[in-house]
Amino acid sequence: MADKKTGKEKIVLIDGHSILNRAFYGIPMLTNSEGLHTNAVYGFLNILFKVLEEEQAGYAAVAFDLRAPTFRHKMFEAYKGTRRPMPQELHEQVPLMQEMLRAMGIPVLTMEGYEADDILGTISHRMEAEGMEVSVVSGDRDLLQLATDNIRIRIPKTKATGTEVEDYYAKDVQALYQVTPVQFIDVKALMGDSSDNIPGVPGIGEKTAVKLIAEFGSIEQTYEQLEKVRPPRAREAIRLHYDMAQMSKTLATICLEVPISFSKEEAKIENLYTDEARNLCRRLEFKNILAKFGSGTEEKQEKAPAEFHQIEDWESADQVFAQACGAAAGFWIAAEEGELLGVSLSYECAEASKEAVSYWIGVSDAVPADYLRGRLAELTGKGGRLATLHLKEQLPFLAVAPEHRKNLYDAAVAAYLINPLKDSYFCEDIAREYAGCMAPSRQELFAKDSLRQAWDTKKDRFLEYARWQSLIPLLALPQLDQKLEQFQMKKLFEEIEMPLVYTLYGMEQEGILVKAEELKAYGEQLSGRIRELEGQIHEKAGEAFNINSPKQLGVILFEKLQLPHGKKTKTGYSTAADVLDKLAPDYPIVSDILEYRQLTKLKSAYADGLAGFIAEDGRIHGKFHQTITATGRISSTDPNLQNIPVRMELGRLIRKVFVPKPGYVFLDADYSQIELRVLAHFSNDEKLIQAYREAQDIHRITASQVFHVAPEEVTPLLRRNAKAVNFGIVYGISSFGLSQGLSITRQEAQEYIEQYFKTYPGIKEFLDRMVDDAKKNGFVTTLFGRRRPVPELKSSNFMQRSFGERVAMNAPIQGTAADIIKIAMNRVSESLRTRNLKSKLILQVHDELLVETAADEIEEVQKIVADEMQNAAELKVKLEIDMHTGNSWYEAK
DNA sequence: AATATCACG
DNA sequence: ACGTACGTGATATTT
Repeated sequence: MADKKTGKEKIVLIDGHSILNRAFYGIPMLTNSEGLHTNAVYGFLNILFKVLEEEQAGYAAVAFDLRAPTFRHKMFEAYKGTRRPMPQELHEQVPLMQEMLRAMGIPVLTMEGYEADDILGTISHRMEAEGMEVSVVSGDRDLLQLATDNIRIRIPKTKATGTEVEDYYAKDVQALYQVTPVQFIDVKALMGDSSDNIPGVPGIGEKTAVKLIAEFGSIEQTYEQLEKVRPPRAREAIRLHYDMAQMSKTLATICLEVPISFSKEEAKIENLYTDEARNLCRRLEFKNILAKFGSGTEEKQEKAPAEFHQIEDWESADQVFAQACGAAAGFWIAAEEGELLGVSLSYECAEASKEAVSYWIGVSDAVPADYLRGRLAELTGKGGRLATLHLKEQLPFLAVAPEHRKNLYDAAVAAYLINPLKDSYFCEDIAREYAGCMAPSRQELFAKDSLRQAWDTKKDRFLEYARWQSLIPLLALPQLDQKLEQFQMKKLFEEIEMPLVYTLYGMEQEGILVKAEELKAYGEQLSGRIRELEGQIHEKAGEAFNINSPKQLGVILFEKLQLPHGKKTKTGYSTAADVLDKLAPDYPIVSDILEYRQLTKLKSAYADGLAGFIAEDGRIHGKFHQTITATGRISSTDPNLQNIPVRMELGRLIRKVFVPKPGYVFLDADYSQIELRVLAHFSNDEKLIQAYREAQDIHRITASQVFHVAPEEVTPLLRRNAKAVNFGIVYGISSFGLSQGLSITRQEAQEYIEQYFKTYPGIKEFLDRMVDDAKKNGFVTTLFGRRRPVPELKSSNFMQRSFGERVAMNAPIQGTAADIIKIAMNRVSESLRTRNLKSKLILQVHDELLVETAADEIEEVQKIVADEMQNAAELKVKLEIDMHTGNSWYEAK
């Protein structure tokens, strides 16, 4: 491609290590699901695409050093320490980057005995001689010596606004440094460059070096006219170290005669978006970059599903459903706000071709919603496996008889089990990872439009979306299955997670009754006190300000009022509760602020927040999510019903507005220290197991055993300490963390931990084994086979690695507890159903279940809940629960 | 969109 | 020397 102005052809030459290095430090850490670091490759590609697009260059090549740049200039060992060795996270990306470039058809140039700089210099001069426009892209100013009128040095800078590129032709170097590009070598030789192991002349810095070379032209000419050199200090330095200066110049000079064979034809840019490159991007999970591949349409056509039909009459719909019977199928029920729009269905063609066929059957006068729902319900009983994404969201429109549940397959849940660290399990994610194809995202197809809007105004795009939504679960099925099998998670999937879909759906449908008026009254009561406090705080501060703004609050407390400040955050003073707690006894304004914080939290997040979720039936139907947490826990949103206040009495009062419907009571049951019991089981520690077999109060027993006192002589303080250690163990103990939790020194915390491990050696062994396993395998597992990858353990960063160690210790424990309560939930829910009881499971809070229980079923339900919770797993210690009934959540807890 | 804070297990 | 307890979600403020 020739430049429009000059008519010259353009070539882009890239300094591989330098740009990779830039990208590595400029872009936050990224890893793909294999735990491979990808940020440098990602940043490199962005720079590459930006430069190529900007220049419309026809040719490109990338030069790499053969060895990591650290090992340059071995002769000057003394200067070596200044260049940090390449961290492992970057090192592992070098071959990936080269693989990517090869996949895109861009030559990777290396040469034994020469550096990338030399290759870039040589090629750029050759190309210039052939009459080309050359761009050399590097993060390194060393290359400025190569600049001419036709060779431009481009230095990308990562700024807040994105990547900007600084350009240098010869005249720009001259303007900026007062020397020519070639003289720039002499400047560098004089001033030295520790990161490049160029010694330079001692006592001469950038200023002097530039001045001398600008005046005399070169090192040699300076030496010849030494008597004219000023200041005298510089004159002496050069006299003494002339040999050093000359050697430095040799080192600083980029070789322009590398015997490398290169013709521009091999650097010609053909198609960057090859299948190979696409696959690599897929593996590295570069969603943004993959989008570029999508626009190269010819390839997409090939991958697109063979057949797609839109069905508009019920006779054809009948046929489609008939053909789908018994076959493996993917489906998507399009619905929004209770309105069914239609169904997308894909299945393998029974006839000659094995290709999948997709259909869209929209609701219309000819195909009524009820008919469609009937046909769908029918299909679930035909024996073929039906796969979809996010089944729970579609259950309002899909009647699945309990005995047919086994026929349904939620591909998103499967993908979550295979890797729970992802932040989304949308169609495009599953497509890329498990179906080997690119599906467009909803965002791409209809931005922020609702389904209804898209259906009305962008029908083509809507149909495209619908097709992928049913096709992808079908296509991904074999790979997902194979992975689940390989990871030995089939049972977890089929016996815990898939049944849980229905359990959670039931909970969402049921919801929980909330007394709206009492909630409002509670909020108003808070408002009164909030206003009072606000007045007092402003008065004590001597001015009105926004107490909710940590920034303003910090200024008032620590600057205006001069209170002693503790921690700082990156933006200013910390005003977090643990900091203010320490100040509260001495400064009344601080305790007011703490109370204010507490009350405004209750008001905004709970009193007002919850009110907005009360539906027409007077109940809150929160959502429970199954594919969010890294450990296997469930999460709750809209609203979050898993963080309703309980620890403080004032907050706890909110639970009085959560009530059972008339004729019912609440039955609340929670596991007693389930995580510690799981730990006792895993660690097989005799003493801890014994403690659980004998004792009620595990923290007291722990204190007694760890601190060597009789159980009845354990003081409240000792018990508190033991409890904190028990918590710490579950979180993946560290002396620092424990010292924070107990407000003691790290040394003291360390002693507690050592004492604890001495008492319970089995626990230490277990925790160590988890970390070792995680290091060896890259993941840890729970009792029921749930996996948690721990990519952080590969980090060269101490903090990251330590985090990985704690995760490796915590995940099996937290995750096993999550498995257990999920089993209990399924069984309770199922037991209530099969016995035709009116009582329903309505909430789960990690170790707690809440059942809205019909008054005449209380005894039976108590028995069911207790049985199912206690027997959900067979551990070496008993699973015990606390159970209460009451006429509100407040009373039942 | 990021940060700080705080509610829960 | 490094600087944190593990797992979540909602709100308000600020960029």
